[in-house]
Amino acid sequence: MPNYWLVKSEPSAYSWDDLVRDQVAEWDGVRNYTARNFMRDEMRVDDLVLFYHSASKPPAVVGVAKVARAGYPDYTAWDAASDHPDPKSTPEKPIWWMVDIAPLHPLPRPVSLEEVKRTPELSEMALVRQGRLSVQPVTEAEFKTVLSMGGAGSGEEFAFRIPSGRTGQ
DNA sequence: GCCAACGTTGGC
DNA sequence: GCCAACGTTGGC
Repeated sequence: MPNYWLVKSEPSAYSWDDLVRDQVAEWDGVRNYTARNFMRDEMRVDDLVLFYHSASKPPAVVGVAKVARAGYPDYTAWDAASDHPDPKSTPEKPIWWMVDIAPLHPLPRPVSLEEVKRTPELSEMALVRQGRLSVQPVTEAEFKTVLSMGGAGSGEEFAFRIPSGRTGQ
C-alpha cells in the first residue's frame, strides 16, 4: 500500500516537463523541517505523488509522480556552490534530506488550486490549510478525488498501472 | 524559553 | 509587485 504525497515546484525553477525530460529528479533544496521529516521518515519507494505547480497561472496539480528513492541526506546542503548551501549540515551530521521523484503520467486536465478550494472533500488538504508546506501528505481519498477531477477516472487503473522499471539509483 | 525581527513562500 | 502567513533566528 503506497502512501500519498503532494510536492510543489515553481515551474520556472523546475517544471513537470523538466521532470519528464529528466525521468528522475533529486528533490533537493527543501529547507523546512516539517517537509524534511516527511522525506526522511515517511516517504517510501513507489509512494504516489501529486506534482503541483506553484507561482504559476493558475497554480495547479499537473501530474502524478512516484517516489523513486526513499529519503537520503541532501548533499547539496554541504556544497557551498549549490543553490541552497547550509554550512551547519555536514556529511557526518546531515540536517536536510531529500528523495528522488520520477514522473508517471500528466493529468489530462490540470486541477487548479481554485478548484481544490471549491471542493468540500478537499477542504482539509494541507494545500489549502497550510499554504506554504512544500512536501505534504495526502489521503487516499483526496488523491483519488484529485485524479478524478483531473480526468483520470477513479484513479484505480491510472494510479496503479505503474511502470515498475528502473528509475535511477 | 519567550518573543520580536526577519526572511521566504506563494496566492492574488 | 504586494503582502499575509508563517517558519526561523537570535537577543535577552
